[in-house]
Amino acid sequence: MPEGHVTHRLARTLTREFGGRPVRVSSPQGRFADAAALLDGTRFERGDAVGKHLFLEFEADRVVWIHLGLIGKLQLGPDEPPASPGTLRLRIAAHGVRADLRGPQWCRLVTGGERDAVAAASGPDPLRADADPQRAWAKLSRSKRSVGDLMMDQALFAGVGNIYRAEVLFRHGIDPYLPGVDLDRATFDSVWGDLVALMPQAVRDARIDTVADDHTPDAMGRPARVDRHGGEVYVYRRAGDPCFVCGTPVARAVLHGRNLYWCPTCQPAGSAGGPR
DNA sequence: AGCTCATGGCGAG
DNA sequence: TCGCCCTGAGCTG
Repeated sequence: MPEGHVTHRLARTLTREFGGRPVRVSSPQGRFADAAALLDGTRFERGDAVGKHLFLEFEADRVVWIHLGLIGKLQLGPDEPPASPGTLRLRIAAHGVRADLRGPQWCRLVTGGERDAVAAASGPDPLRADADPQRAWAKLSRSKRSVGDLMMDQALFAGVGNIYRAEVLFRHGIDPYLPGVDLDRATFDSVWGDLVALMPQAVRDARIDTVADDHTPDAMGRPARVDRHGGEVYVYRRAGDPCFVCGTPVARAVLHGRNLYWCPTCQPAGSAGGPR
């Protein structure tokens, strides 16, 4: 479910709905029951996000540390009895609104200090004003690993996932298999800047749109693809379909167990792209 | 009804 | 590099 825009959007929404209020906290599934009992009736302070980590901050230095993983969801709606309580890990409710957490990779009760440690261990997050891209550059520019691999590394690009990896590399014409060490500083800066521009849009729109206006519909007259997640993309999950720019079938390969998508013509082997 | 896959990450080998 | 965890949507029969 999440790349960083999802966690940041959730943090913002939870703060708006529950910030400063006492909330009901429960774990109908039972797997977070002890912590829920401790938090029930206490004041929710705010939500916060660092990369794909989501923090729910309560009074008394209590923080719920959530990572949604691949399939986790946190959904808001009217406060009604849950449809499937057996999978409802955590529910927070107040003034007729509820937030339901299902299928998270983890959901743990920690202290503010532990939250700070998680944040400190995270790489720079393009969605945070305090992000220092130099930390990512320092690692990437000395790495023989491919940029396609490096872009998924949360110690370099916190919050970036499989969609942004595919789309931003495409937008820059970069070969996903190019070693990080072969990417020049100006192109790295452009990649980072692209994330800083694109990700807040996704927080706002709740979808990842990466296709430039002059490509919608594409140069071949076909409508741009709206991915199942709702966003308009160039190559993500488009294997075999024609590239919007050049018509070459989009390629797919499995890299470290994840699907990688790219255009072999727009991102030819060895291409280090260039600043846009 | 069953199977596969998914915007992720961990730990065993 | 693989298997595994969590859940649900989207296929296939």
